[in-house]
Amino acid sequence: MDNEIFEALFEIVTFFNQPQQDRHLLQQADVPLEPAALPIVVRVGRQPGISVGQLADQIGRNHSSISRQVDKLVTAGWLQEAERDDQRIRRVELTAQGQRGLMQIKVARETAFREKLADYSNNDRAELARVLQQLADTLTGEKTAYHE
Amino acid sequence: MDNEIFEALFEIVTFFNQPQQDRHLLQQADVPLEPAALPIVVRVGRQPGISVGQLADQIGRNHSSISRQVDKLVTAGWLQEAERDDQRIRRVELTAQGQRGLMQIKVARETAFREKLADYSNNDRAELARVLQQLADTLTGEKTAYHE
DNA sequence: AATTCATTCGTGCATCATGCACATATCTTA
DNA sequence: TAAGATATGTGCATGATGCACGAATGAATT
Repeated sequence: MDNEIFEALFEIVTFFNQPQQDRHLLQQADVPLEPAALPIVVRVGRQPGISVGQLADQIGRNHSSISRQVDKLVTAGWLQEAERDDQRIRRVELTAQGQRGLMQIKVARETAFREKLADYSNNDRAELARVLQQLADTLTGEKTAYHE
Repeated sequence: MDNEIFEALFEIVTFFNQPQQDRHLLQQADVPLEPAALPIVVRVGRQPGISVGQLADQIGRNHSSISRQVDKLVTAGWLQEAERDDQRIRRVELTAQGQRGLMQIKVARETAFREKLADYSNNDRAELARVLQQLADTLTGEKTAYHE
């Protein structure tokens, strides 16, 4: 049972993990952005004013790597620095251009996804949404229990 | 609705996408393997005798990259070449060592996953399995329709 | 206030992974 | 046999990443 869950998850994650997916998506959205920058843009869009360190934690890469990606995105006009209350912390937010770009990405993503989900009924979709949200919460939740 | 589905999927994929996950997993399983090699090992385990090109297609990377990763895995004793009916095609399968290593990975993975799913009832699990399997089929299915 | 320690980030450096273009070997088809 | 297709391997350039170290800032302690 758990094994089946895991096998299916593996397929799904692998599917989205394909670099081709991101490349195609970015091409579709007609935004000149590198795949490595995509998770950063998405997260800054969701959490304006997020810091480099928080991005690194959430995305699971070294802060130095994130720092350099952020540099590029600022230079490219996607991100701008937010006001610093703590001078050590570089916080970033989307520029107007970045917001437009992210919108394009979302549209392209939904378009591609809708095609795939064409055969899903409304009930199917509702169930899928509910189950996935629960799973997402479960996975990303702190859930520290007896596991320091 | 579709948007919610996508948001949740994004969280889930991002979670598994974290290089830390793989690193921690490999460390847990105590196998000296690089994260980039992991998807190859898993797929060869599932499809013994799979070719370099097929691996490249499924994983979504260039065949040259896969070819080199396979080289490493053969050298490391995880993979061995299968008999060639077509001399052009390099087909690989797990060695005994590779099978043991993959088993360790699976155990470590399931252990980590079971912890997360601790609060799921049997019904929850069954539903999750069913929905995820359906989604996996939908995503990876050919689904060519009017979209050559 | 001064000192010490912790946090956050930026940078140099080495390494790894990847894509692209091209070459080679093999298979297929005419 | 010849021509084209297929699968893979390799050189090369590029990009992304981790690690170690240092600088700047903030927090805590004396």
